[in-house]
Amino acid sequence: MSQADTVTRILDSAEQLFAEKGFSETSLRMITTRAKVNLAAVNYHFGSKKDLIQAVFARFLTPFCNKLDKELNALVASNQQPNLHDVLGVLANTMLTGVHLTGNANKLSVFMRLLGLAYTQAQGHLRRFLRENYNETYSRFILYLRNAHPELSQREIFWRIHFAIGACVFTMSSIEVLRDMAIADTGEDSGIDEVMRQMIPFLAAALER
Amino acid sequence: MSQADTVTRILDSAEQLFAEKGFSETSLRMITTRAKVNLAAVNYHFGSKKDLIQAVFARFLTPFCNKLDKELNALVASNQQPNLHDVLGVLANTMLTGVHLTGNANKLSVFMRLLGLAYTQAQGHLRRFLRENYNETYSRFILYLRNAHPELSQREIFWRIHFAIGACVFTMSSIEVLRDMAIADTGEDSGIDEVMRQMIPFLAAALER
DNA sequence: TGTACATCAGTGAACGCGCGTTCACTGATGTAC
DNA sequence: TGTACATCAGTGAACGCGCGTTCACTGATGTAC
Repeated sequence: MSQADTVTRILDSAEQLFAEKGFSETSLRMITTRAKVNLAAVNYHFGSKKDLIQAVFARFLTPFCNKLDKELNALVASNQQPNLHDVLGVLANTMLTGVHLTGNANKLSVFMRLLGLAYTQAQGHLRRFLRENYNETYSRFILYLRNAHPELSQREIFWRIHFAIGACVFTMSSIEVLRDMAIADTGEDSGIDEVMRQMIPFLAAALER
Repeated sequence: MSQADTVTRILDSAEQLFAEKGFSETSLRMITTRAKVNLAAVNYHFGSKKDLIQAVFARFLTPFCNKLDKELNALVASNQQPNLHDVLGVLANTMLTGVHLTGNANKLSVFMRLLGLAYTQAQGHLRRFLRENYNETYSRFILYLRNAHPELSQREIFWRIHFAIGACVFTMSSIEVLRDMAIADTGEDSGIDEVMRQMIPFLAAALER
């Protein structure tokens, strides 16, 4: 088994388990067992559990932000005054088409759950890591949103965006509980695609009000 | 020190620490140290950490649901066909006026964070406990919402409500991170009251669209 | 009124367990001469 | 071509630590006679 194999398998297992259980509820023994890899390999390749957490985020956020940057470049090249719909469209497109996570069917949901963890469970080290590495793209994105609605204050834009992120992140983080509740409530299951179809007009209405 | 003192102090400390750090990041030693109580007192009075978690939820959810039930009774007594605004108004009023949590200034934020944990960190036992004890009030509330918008399907109502809950719960759960980001972004702090003032029209727009 | 006993909140110290991390070691591969 | 050495991915076993829980015990209060 080559190094790439071992490193990749550790990252794959960690990504899935973190998304499923959170950071502190996932032990290195769970990760290495699922990855079929020796326990000590995590510390050998990554140094510590904290570094592994950062590596999991880096693996999907780095290509994601690169792609987002490129798409934003293309957008402003063709349209000097993109509106809210254009900017959000770029984000949605980057999220939906990017193959940034383990190649299983739940890519998008894992992506959102990890984002949710970054907000709600982030220990200081992860927060610092994300700010140092991805703050530039994030700020740029917020700037375009702000330019699209110059009549709104910076703070109004900021909070509207984060309310919207909250609805997405919470929904995806709790998707199993919510689907169970929906079945108990309505007698029918709702697929993830249906949930997303309902969410988009909800967010648009809230942002554009 | 009487029993009520010890039990109350454990619940107060546990409530604050759970809201701040989550369940598994909060140890019984942290709780008992903050409560100035012997470590073994938790197991003596509550039986286990799981039972303590349930007791924390019971202490604020039971009076909250009782109050909500009463207010819903009063609403339907005076108005056979309450609309969305009426029903949500009852909820907001019950949340804002209820003194269900430790008597400090962050009551509402602790309330929301605990709700968030119930969705995102709930181990099976907590989920079961909440369903067994509070499902009746919850279902009744959803029913009134549904009646207020008979043209929407059950599933549409369900998901819209939970997107809105998501925005609230996420915002309050991540409020420190978000306020820090807002300062970095806009140069100004946003008080919790301002955040809530922004959130209410956001949610109304999204629900009533 | 006094004594013996029961009850129960609270305690101090220890228990076993799973955790992240460390370390001496192996074995395969590449490199120098 | 053969030998000696270096490098490095990976391993097995152990480390110390903090965790939730347990247990024998204390001491105050109430109750029966």
